[in-house]
Amino acid sequence: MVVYAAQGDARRSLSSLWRGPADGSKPGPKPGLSLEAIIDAAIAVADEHGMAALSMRAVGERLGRTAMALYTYVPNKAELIDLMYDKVLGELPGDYPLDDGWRPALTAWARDTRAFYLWHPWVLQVSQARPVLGPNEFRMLETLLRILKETGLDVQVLRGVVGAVVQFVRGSAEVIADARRASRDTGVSDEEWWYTRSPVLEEVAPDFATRFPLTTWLGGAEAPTDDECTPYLEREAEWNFTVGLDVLLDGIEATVARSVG
Amino acid sequence: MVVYAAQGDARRSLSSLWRGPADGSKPGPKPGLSLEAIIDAAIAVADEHGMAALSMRAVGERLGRTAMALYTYVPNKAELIDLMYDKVLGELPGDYPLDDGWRPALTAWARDTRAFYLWHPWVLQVSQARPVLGPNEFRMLETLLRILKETGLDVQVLRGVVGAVVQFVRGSAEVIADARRASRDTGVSDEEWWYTRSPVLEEVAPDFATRFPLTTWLGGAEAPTDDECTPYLEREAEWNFTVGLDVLLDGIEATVARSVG
DNA sequence: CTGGTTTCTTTATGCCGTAAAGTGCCGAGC
DNA sequence: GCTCGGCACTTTACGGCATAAAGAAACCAG
Repeated sequence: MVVYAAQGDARRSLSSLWRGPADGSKPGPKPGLSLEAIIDAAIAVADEHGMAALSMRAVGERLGRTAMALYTYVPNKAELIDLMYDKVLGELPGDYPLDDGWRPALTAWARDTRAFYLWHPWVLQVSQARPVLGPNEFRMLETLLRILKETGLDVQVLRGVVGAVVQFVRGSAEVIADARRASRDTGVSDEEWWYTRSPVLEEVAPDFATRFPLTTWLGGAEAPTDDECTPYLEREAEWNFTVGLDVLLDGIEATVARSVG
Repeated sequence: MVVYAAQGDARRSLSSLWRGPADGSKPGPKPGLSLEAIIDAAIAVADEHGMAALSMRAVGERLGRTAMALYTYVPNKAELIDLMYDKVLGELPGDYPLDDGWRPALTAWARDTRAFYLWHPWVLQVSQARPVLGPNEFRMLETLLRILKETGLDVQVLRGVVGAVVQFVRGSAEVIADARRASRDTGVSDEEWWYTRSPVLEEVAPDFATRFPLTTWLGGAEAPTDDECTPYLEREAEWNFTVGLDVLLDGIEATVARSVG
């Protein structure tokens, strides 16, 4: 038999997310778990071992239960992920002072959000397709809108700007998150990885420099930095983020100027 | 026994990607398959049924073989994906006229690249962590650099700009790809999805409009369009892409202007 | 005390990647 | 021309995954 996911499921999902009042006393044994505890355990698993290690078994084990015990509280894994996602978004700051205008506020927002993604990199692997519609997701959007409203841009344009900013921050974080994950999963650092591949590449593609002159040119330049500790790739990503963000903000400023003048 | 993935593996990967000369005559039965055929079959599976459906069994079946037959040609699934990735990148245009300057060329590049991602959405699910180092990946970068070099920007700044542009295009495509995937996997269109959730959301969060006034404000505005056929979400994504790209290009222009003046 | 509901466990199904071992083909060396 | 060994490919098997189905035990309302 096929159960069509519809009204019933949407109601269950949304009231889980917005945590309606708990039911009164019921028959049956006292619940040893709670939705909250399960979400926290799942977040802990994902934080510590990554999204790939997030299995119903792993979460159950962390709570001293079997995987199947979770299905009393949560209809399936996808919905558990939605709940994790919305809960963890609650860690984001909710307010940015606008005393010096939108630009410093937006810069701070971008930096904080990127840092958040790097703290919980699994969040980047949650599908962006259909918003989870949880309170913290809306709170995040509201925070960003409060800053961008200050630009005075038209609603339609603002939509596009929101998208561009979010995509930029997400993408920048994703590159680093992917790199860290690769280095953890394989046990090979980025430097080691490159030093074993680079000579082989030269050997297998001897005409590289003439075929790809600009790539060679770009590859020769290192990102400037005064920090020698953090690995090469992350220094570079940091620099790219700073430059890219400035370019993007310049673009917003230009758009604002044009829409006014 | 543990085999450390190092020199040997890197050499095999890279020479697969750059397709060194085939070996001479060998003992044993004639190969019924080829690396090329396997990569094509895998791409076909991913194009038709998505990355989630790409299994060694599925690829083997499409070629009339078992899953294990593939392991003669490819060491594992991850490397097959790398090969698919680099091969499919070959479909991207390699040259853009710069007669009218970099801006129209970059706009065309962004549109083509986004269209490419939507044609092969599984490409977006290939980790960005460590580049595959295949010829077509470099070709793609070279194409973008040829356009951006025209701005005359400093190498260091150019790095950041490349990142910002790539992230923006990727992210924009990802939103649509995710939406299409969700709608195919669940059999529920975006419109249906929203119409079942929207009333429940109002019910479960009755104070929504006062808690999230700006979100409500933004949600009220629809993206302008003259096209009534494509679904709502895609029309909106299209609009956001256009606006966002213009903002980003304005930013690059401003950066160029500043670096000159 | 009992019946029905609920929590949680057990068991089972059908996917996945891939290790290991087996089968038959075929070119190179005698 | 025969055999030996490497090669293409299949079969089988293992441990992992999400989750359906059914069972065991705890507990409240009557």
